[in-house]
Amino acid sequence: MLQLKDLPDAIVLKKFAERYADVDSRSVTHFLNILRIGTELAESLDRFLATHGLLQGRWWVLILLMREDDLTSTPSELAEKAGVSRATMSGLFNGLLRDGLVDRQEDNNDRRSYSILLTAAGQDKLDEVMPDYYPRVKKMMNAIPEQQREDLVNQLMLLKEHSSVFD
Amino acid sequence: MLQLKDLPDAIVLKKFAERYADVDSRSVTHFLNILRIGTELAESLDRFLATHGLLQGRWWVLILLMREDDLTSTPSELAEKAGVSRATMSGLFNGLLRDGLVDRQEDNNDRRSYSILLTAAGQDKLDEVMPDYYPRVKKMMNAIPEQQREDLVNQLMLLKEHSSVFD
DNA sequence: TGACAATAGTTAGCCGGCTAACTATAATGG
DNA sequence: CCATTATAGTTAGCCGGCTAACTATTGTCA
Repeated sequence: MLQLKDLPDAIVLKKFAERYADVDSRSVTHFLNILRIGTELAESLDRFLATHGLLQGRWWVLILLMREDDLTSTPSELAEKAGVSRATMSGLFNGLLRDGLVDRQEDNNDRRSYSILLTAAGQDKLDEVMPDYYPRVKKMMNAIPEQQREDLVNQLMLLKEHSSVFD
Repeated sequence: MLQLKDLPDAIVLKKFAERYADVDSRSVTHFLNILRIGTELAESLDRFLATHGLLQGRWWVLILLMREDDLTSTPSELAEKAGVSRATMSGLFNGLLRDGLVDRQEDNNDRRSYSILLTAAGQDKLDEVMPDYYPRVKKMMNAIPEQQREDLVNQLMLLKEHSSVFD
């Protein structure tokens, strides 16, 4: 996430380079551009989901449930797969339950636990969103030829592996 | 951005392709990977800033102030440049003011307004963080040769231009 | 078996986004 | 000159992240 709109230009970077050693203008510019563009792509997706009355968090929960053969999973499992804390998943579940997109099924073997089930309404919501989503992704990604896309992702992976420099 | 950890594999995508037409596995995979890696790079930066007791929002405010010759700007200007609402900037300002990193100067010509000033303590904080930040960025970006980095950013720009498919 | 540890989920409280509605002040123009 | 409009900033309330502390239940093992 990079909200910053006013990315540093050559003049600003030169000014900072006067005070701080080791300012490599190009690497800073490239880094910030990558973060900024990633943010903008994600914002486009968010706006798209919003037109269907969804936000990313809830949408992914529905998708994770649809992946399951019995359309069912537990809060803990969903939290891990969705990459959020169990506390956050509690909140997401309550919202989806209120909207009737998921339901709650008690676990008779473990009374601490329960299952979250994708309802027919939840499936309907996905059947509304997904056929709209996939063609758009395809269209956007087709802006770049297949092989170059592969290279692009591989180079981003390489950067990610080096992001340990921030540790 | 994209919190999802459990990205769809070929099996999942095949399953979804049975229900929905137009699922292009590779484009979906590439798209999600780009968002996911962007998120992880941003998280690395956040963790780094956290070791210096900062978060992105506040850090960028300090940097935007340091860019100004008089180390001064208004809440509205900062909000626009930082890419947040004026309401959010109110909150960021209050936090920074509490920590003594910025100060408030009334505007004698316009009593609705005031200026935010980077204090010596704020400058000290930047003098602590930036000499630690720049070399790390340089090191990370050096994972990819200059020319390929240029291409990488250009292709991301191309994707961004096509993100209007989500409108 | 009974104490302790581990696990599942929730709650409380913080943070930083947002919009909408508000106060105060300034600018405009009939 | 005064009414209207525009602008600057704050507040309130919502959202969805987080951690830490909590309840309830289950599992372990001496």
